[in-house]
Amino acid sequence: METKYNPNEIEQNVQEFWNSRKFFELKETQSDAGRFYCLSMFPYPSGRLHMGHVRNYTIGDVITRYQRMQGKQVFQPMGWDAFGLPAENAALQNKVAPAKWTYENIAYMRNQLKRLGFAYDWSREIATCRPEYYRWEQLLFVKMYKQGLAYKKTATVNWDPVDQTVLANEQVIDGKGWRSGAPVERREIPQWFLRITHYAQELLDMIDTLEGWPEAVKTMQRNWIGRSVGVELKFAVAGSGSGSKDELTVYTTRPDTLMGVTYLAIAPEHPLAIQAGKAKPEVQKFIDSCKNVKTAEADLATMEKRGIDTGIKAVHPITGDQVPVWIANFVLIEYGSGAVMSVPAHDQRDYEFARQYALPIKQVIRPADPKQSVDLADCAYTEKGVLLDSAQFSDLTSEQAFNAIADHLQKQGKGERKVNFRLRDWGVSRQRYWGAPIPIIHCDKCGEVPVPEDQLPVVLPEDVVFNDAGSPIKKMPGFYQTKCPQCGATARRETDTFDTFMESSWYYARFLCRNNDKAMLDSSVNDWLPVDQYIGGIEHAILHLLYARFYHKVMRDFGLVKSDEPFARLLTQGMVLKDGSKMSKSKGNTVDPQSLIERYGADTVRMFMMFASPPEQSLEWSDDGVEGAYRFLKRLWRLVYEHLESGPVKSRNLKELNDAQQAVRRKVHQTIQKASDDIGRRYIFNTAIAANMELVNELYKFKDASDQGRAIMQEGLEAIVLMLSPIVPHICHVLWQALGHAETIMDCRWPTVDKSALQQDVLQLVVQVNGKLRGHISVPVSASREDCERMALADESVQRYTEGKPIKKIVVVPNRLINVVI
RNA sequence: GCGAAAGUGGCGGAAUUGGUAGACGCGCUGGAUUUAGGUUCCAGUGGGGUAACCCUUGAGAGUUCGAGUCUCUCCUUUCGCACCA
Repeated sequence: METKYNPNEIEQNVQEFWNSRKFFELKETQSDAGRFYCLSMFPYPSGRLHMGHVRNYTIGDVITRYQRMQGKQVFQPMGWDAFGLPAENAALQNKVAPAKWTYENIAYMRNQLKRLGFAYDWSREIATCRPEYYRWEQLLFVKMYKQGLAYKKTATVNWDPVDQTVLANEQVIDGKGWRSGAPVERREIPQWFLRITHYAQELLDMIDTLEGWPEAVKTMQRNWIGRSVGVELKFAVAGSGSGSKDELTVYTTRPDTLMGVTYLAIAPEHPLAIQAGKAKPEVQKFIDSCKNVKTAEADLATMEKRGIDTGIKAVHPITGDQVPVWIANFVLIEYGSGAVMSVPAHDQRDYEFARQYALPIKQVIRPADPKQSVDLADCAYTEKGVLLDSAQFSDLTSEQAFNAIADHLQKQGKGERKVNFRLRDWGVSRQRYWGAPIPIIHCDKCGEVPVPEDQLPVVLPEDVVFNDAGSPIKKMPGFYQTKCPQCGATARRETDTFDTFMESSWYYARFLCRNNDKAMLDSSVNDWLPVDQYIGGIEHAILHLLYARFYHKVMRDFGLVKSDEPFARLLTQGMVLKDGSKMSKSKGNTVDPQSLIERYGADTVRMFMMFASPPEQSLEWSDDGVEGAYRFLKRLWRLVYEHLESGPVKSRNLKELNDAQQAVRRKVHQTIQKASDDIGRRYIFNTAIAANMELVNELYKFKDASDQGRAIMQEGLEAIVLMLSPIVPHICHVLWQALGHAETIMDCRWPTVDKSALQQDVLQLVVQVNGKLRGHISVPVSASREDCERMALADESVQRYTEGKPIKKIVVVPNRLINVVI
C-alpha cells in the first residue's frame, strides 16, 4: 500500500475543493425533500476557540451534513456575538480599543472554524457590532417604545463607590468591586425595560408547542415565567387615616392563610421603609446595612436573613387587628409590590424569621385528616388542609377558603384575585461602552425622545481611548451633545448601551437577509423560519432562549415574521470537562483545540468530540481518546486501500451468498439501520460511530477474495464512508473517490437498508430461571410460543434448577427471552 | 435558598419500550511483526471463588416473574437564578 493517511494535506485539498465550488452557500433551488435551517449558537469572539465551541459546531455540522444527504436544501450560517464586557476588560489591560481587539479575534477565530471544515455559508457572516446590524435593533427599539413595549423606570445596580461605575454581577467578588476592592452598594438608577411580561402568558402557553425541545428546558422556562393564581390585597397603615397613599399592597398565593398573618415584611427600598428610616436612626442604620449585597438573586436568597421593626402597624383587612411592619433584607423591591404578608405557621421562611425575632406564630391550617397533628416546634406546616381559628372561615378547606376569602376581600374593596408572573420585565440598559447605543435623546423640555427613524443608526464611535473603568462615550461631548428632534433645543443623547442579549435575540433571522439595507427582515425569511435545529449550551436554557422567543413574537406582531416561535428543535449540548470540572482559564485546565488540529487534523478532533459522549451529556476530555480516534481513521484508511489493492471489484452480485457472506452483509445493513436511527432520530452520534467501528472490525476479519466477497466488502466500505462523512467529511471525501466514484460524496444520499439482508432463520433466546440468566437456546424464527417453552424446559442448564420443583409460570418475551418461575 | 439535570468497571461511555449489565473506545496484561517506534496485528481484561457459582449500576427501601431503567427517602456533583455570554 503506497498511500498513507496524511490528514493535513487531505483536509487542505478538500476544503479548497469545497470553497472553489461554493458548496455551502445558500442556493434558492427547489428540493422535494424540503429545506433545513441548522444553527449553532454564535460565539462571543473571546480570542480563540475553546473545546465547547468545537463540540457545539461539530454537532451542528454533523446534523447539517446529514440533512443534506437526505436531499434537503440546507442552510448553516455563522456569525459573531461581538459586543460585550470582555472587550472592555481587554481594552483596559492591553490599551487596545475594544473594536480593534474584537475584529482581530474574529479574524483569528474565523480561520480556526474554517480549518475545522464546517459547512458554513460564510457569505452571510454577521458581526453584531457592525452598524449595518445593530441599526435594525435600534429601529425595533424605537418602534417598541412607540407601542409602549419599551419604557423607563428605576432599577437596582451594583455600584462601585471608588471606581464610580456600575458593576456586572460577575465583577463583584465577595461583595467587593473586582478592581477597587471596595464594598459594592446597591443603587437605584433609571433604566430602559422591555415589556416581556406583556407576552408572559403566550410565552408560557406556547412552550407546549415546542415538541422538539428538551423537557428540562421547557420545565425551567415554565418555572421561570412562574404563573401563579392568588389574591392581591391591601393592608391599611395604622394612624394614617383613610388616605389611599398609606396602604401596603401584598400578593399571596395562599389567601387561605390570611388569618395567620402576624407581621408584614417590606423591602429596604420601600417608601414606607424610607419614611421609617427618617423617623428612627436605628432603622436608617439597618437600611444602610442592607446596601452591601449584590443584586444577584442567589446572593439575596442565601444571605443571612435579617430585619428590623419599623414601629409602623398595618391593619389586617379582615380582623382589623394591628400587625407590625418589618423591614426584611430578603424582600425584593423589584418583585411585586416590594411587600409581603408573613404567615410564619405556614411558610418556612416566615417561620424562621419569626423565630429569629420572637414574632408570634399563629396556626390557622390543620391537616384534613383529623388524626394527624401539626408540630410547629421545628418547622412550618406548609401543606394545604382545613382552616382553624379563622373566624367565619374556620372548617373550610384551603381551596374553599381561597374563594371565600377572595370574595370577601373583593366585596369590601380590599383585594382581588390576580394572576401573577414571576417573570420580570427585561432591563436592557447597560452603563457600558461596547454595545449598541440606545437610540433615545433626553431633552429638558420634551423629556425622552426616540431618535427619528431617518437618523438611525446611532453609531458607536469605535476609535476610543480606554483610561479607566468608565464608558468613554459618557465623556465624549461629540457623541452625546445633540439637538432635540422635536423642539431643536440642545439635548443629550442616551449614553447607555443595550444588553448584548438584544443582538442574540434576532440574529437567526437576519442571516437570511443579511445584505438587505432597506429593511430589518424581508419576506424571504419566512421561507426558512423557524430554525429547524438550534444547538447550544444548556446554560442558555432560560435567558437567551426566552429573550429570543419574546423578540420573535414582537417581530411577528410588527409583521416582520410569520411564525410564532424561532426554534422548532433545540439541542442543548453538555459542557466539555477536564478532570471532572469545567475547562476554564481560571482553573488552568484548558486544552487548546488548535494544537490538536495541527497534530491530528480536523477529522480526528471532530471524531473524538462526537465519539466521547452523547451531545447532551457533559464530555470528559481525554488526550488518549483523541489518539484512539486517530487510530480508527488510520485503520479505516488502511482497510479501504487494502481492498483496492486487489483491483476493481468485478461483480456486484450480492445473491447466492454463503453463511459467512450473509452474516457480514447482515452486519452491514444492521449498521446502516442503527446509524440512521441514531443520527436521524435520536441525535446520538457516539453509538452511530461505535456501530461503524464494529463493522470495520468485522470487515477486517472478513477475508474473502471471491467476487461475491469483494462485492460485499465494497458495499460495506461504501456504507461506512457515507455514514461517517457528516462526522469526518475530509477523509470520507477522499475515500469515496478512491472507492471509484466520480461524483463528490457531498452530493450523495444517505445509504438505505436492504431489508432482505437483515433476515435471519434462527434466533438466540435467553433462558432465565426466576429472573436469573441460566442459558441460551437457538430457535427457528417460525417457532411458536409453546415450542419455545418446551425447548427452554428441555435445556440442560435449565433442568439443573427446575428439577423436582413445581413450575409456577413461564414468561415468554417474543424474540428475546423465556423466564421460568419456580 | 429556589428551579433543572446527572451519578454504571481503572477511565469515557453502551444497554432506545421494565427483559442477556458493561457494546464501542481508552488504559492495562501477555504474545507476534518490525533495525526501531508515539507502528501494526492477535488474545485477555468488572469483583470474589480451584470450581459449581456468588456479588455488582451513589446509599437505603418499595413495586414486579424480572429493575441501571418505575416509585419514595437520602447523599454527591453539575447548570441556571435576570448586568458573564
